[in-house]
Amino acid sequence: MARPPAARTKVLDAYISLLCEEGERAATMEATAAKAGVSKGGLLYHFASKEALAEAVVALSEELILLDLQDMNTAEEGAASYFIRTSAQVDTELDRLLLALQRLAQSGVESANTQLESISSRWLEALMEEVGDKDIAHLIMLISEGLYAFTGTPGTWYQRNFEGNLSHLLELVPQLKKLGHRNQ
Amino acid sequence: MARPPAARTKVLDAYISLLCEEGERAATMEATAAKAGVSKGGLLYHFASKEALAEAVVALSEELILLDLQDMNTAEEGAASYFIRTSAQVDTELDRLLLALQRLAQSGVESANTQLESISSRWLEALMEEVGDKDIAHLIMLISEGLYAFTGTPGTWYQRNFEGNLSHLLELVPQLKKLGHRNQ
DNA sequence: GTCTATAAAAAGATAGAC
DNA sequence: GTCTATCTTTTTATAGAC
Repeated sequence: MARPPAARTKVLDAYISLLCEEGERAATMEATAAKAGVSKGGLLYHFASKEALAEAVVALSEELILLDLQDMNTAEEGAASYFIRTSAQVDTELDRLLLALQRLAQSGVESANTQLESISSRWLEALMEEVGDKDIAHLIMLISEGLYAFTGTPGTWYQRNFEGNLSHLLELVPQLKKLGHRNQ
Repeated sequence: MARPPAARTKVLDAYISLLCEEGERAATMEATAAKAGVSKGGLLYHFASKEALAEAVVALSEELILLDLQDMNTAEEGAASYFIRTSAQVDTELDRLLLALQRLAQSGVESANTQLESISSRWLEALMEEVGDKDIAHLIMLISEGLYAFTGTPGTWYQRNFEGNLSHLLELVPQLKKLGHRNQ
């Protein structure tokens, strides 16, 4: 797969968009094909089954998470701040993939669930390396997951109530780290 | 509806269980009827359509959230601690309902999304009353949402990594509140 | 109130033309 | 590589017996 065909990429992207924006139930092969601008037959040439589409999402997420972990581990602001800040981003390729993975996992796709757990493990590992304290790493994982859950929702309640509050949250991070050192 | 028929209750409960344990896609009318031990026809007498089932979930969640808000506002440990502690509970009727609501919202059921936003607003209001500081209320909402997202997953990654860590988390709450007062 | 039988639509997948 | 046509299964919903 040196350079996947353009049509294949377009189909996969359409599938991910449908998963994120309308949910797993709406992400049918027919709807995906239509959104990608190909026929059902055309789609099935690249992805022989629905399962193949889901597996492609898992595989793509792995490519992107490897790049993200590199950035996280070398971020000047520190892994924790990087992690919280990027958890609130909704327009990145990685965040789309993570949301798609979550939708698949909740629909019973076992490999998506496994991949999400694997990703969480690697994040936790990177956080522990920076903050040392398990309780604080736990806290930061929860904050990130919360941000992720809220901003991943199509609704605007979160934006209405906490727009612009992210910078305040990030200012609290050094203080949270201090709490951890006090605990040790 | 002074006392809903037993069969109706059993059907609704089966639907909620399927939503939580196997996802929205698996929660078909046929599967729901089978799990409730009635026929499709029997189910359709109580719920004329799939939409009627979803609306019943929303209505039941409203009953339970009113009771929970009362408990939260009068909890001796304080609203924030109560809120975080109960967010990690997975076996209560309310938490099942909230998970079911989330699954419906993610499947495009608009009223479920509206209800979730309404619930978040009322929680935030109760938290603000106790902690005063918006950033800290924000932080606590995120922690709770994170707990909720992690523990609502059928997977065991969270349990493996953070089993027994909840008490440490709760011990941090007073310190978080202090951070808020420092900010004012 | 609950059942069986059945219709109507949607979804996943195959076959073969181009 | 992409399309149309078709088949099978699943899902939602209706009709009417009991």
